[in-house]
Amino acid sequence: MPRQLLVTSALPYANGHIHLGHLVEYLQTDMWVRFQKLRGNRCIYVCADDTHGTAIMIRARQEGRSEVEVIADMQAAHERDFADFGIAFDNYGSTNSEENRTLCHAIWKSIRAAGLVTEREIEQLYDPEAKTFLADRFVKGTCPKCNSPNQYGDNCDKCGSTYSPTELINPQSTLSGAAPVMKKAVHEFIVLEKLRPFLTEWSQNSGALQPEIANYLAGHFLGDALRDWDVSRPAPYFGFEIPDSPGNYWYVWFDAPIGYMASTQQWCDRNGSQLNDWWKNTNCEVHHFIGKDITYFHTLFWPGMLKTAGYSLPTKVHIHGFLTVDGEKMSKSKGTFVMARTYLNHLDPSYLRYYYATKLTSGVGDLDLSLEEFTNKFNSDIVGKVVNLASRSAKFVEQTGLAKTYPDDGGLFANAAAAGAEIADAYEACDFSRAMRTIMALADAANPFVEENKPWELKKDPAQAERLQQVCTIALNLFRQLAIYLAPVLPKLAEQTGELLNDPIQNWDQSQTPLLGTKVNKFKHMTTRVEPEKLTAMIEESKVEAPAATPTWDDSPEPFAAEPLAPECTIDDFTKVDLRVARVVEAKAVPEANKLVQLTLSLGGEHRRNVFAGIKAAYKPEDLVGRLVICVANLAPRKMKFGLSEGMVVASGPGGAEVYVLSPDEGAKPGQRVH
RNA sequence: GGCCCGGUAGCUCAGUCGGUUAGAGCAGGGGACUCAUAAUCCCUUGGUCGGGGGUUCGAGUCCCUCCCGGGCUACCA
Repeated sequence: MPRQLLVTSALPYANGHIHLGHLVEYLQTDMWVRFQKLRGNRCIYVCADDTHGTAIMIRARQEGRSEVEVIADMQAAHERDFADFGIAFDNYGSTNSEENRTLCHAIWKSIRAAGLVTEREIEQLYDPEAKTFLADRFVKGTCPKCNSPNQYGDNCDKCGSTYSPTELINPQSTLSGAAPVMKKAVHEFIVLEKLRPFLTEWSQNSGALQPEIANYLAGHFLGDALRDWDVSRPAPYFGFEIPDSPGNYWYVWFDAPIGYMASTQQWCDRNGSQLNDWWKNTNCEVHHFIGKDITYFHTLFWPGMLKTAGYSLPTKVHIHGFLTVDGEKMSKSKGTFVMARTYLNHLDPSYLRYYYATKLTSGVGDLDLSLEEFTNKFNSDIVGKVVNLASRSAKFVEQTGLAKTYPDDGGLFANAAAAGAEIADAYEACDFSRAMRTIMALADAANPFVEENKPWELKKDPAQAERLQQVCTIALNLFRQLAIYLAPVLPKLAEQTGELLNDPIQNWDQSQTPLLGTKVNKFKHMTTRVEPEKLTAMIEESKVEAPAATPTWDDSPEPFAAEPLAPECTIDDFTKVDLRVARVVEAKAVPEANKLVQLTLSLGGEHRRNVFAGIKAAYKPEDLVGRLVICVANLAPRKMKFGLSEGMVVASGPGGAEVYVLSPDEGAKPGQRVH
């Protein structure tokens, strides 16, 4: 009996373009959906742009346009990128739609009726110039604990302490630079704690989550009382106003997942279906595909909302890891932060579809895009093994077509037909990597058949015409079988195969019976090999687009904007800080600390300083020994867990691995003061 | 510090309930072939299964421990 499935991918945010990392998810989902449809299941794939929130509002202001214009442009770009990668949504909506507004109202009403909403007045920083409340990350100021300047509103990366933005000393809005004022506002909260027994049961026992995800939730959230979830934002905010809380808007993460339902609603309206047939139907499975970064929205908040409003719970939340390129995080300066459009400018989407398929498993681990492997895999598997079967046999039967009966092939076709069940299991489990391996093993068995039966020699002897047709009928059927199994991954190949053999590929079961007696069209190239030069060109284009690598001084305004200018100071203030040139004479990582390196600095002669610097992620200790740095020499010593820190090494950068220690120009001598 | 995932051939990975001599693809080496997009076919080199200990007739697999990589989370600065 066919299953009924509703499938979603996470909604891309309207603040940026699609890149190769996003595509892991959309391609994974698309392949799974195509598989389900090929199996004859009733399946729809819905998605939408996620459009609300402060970031869009700010962007619109900066660009001097309305939010609606901003999100319309971005949505058009997203849809183009998806379409060009062969990602086939049944409906692609927007969270800024009337359908979504209506559903938000209804779900909110249920949550309220269930007694899960509480109101609390909270005091928040407000930017009087930009006339908006400021989220933590839009406020910077001096840390109340350690007095480090330019810290974000929620925590200090100098001393690690956490606090609320209202505790910051001398806070400034990163939007306008204005000093924020305190303003009280009533916020709406969802009391998640009341749902904890349900969430515990669902997350641990429903089978909807991968085991490591269930463990993560049990270990990090479900062991203690769940905090109330703040789901409202005061005006101005780009989003939907909460009907029974005038002047307040739903926080973007409240209306975003409801966007899955709104998009379904649009599909229903177009296709004469009912929303409840998909979202309130125990026979309908609901599958979400998401990245691990948004786990708790989809495994705590969202099921809580659905449960309360009486909708189906997710049958499965399929969580995948991040994309790395050649083993490293995507990097703009290295050109490995590749936009979908940039890829399309140089390469065929089939390459990426197949590559991701060979790498995807049902696990949450990161997926690595190795550029060399990317080239080799497609060329040797798809071009060399699969398509080659057709290209070496089709032309011999252009005149005769396929034989009327299927000849003895030594069990090759039957064997590959039997493997269909295993391949289908692998697809179903999202273990595409296993599916691809199994398929390629079949391709490996098919080529020797052609080799042994030598159609090119049979062709020379007119008496062998029938045998020639038989051999090619077998080769082309083995090829077609592979094309069917690969159809979810390579839809274009399946289509071309249908055209070649005059029988469209529409159902998985076509792999179980040989195709006989059809005409064979003239063989046309089905794909081209991956050319390494094009891959290089794509990386180069990505580099050019990255601000960090532009050869001219087209410096981004971001770093400056990231830290508001400190209040004016006098020359006397400045001279209070005694900066000295120092040589690193010894450096060792502090093993028990994540960030610290212990430095011994020489200020010349016998002057030695012991300094702890939070630069472990950016510098190897051995690379620091011998180099000159600038040190704050009159900083009050600070007792730390690992010893006394007698100064500070001056560096720029946001922290983590991006820390840039300052050096004086050549000729500077340890001990010299910096004026 | 806590938790999660991983470590098997140069690379990417299989390896079921513990069961013969640990496998595949790619890459490398040698040969064959010429229908095919320099594709294909045959042969072949290559492993202390991260280290150590334990359970067992038998451990890549189970247990303990340590090391390494990645991630999440906390704390300290």
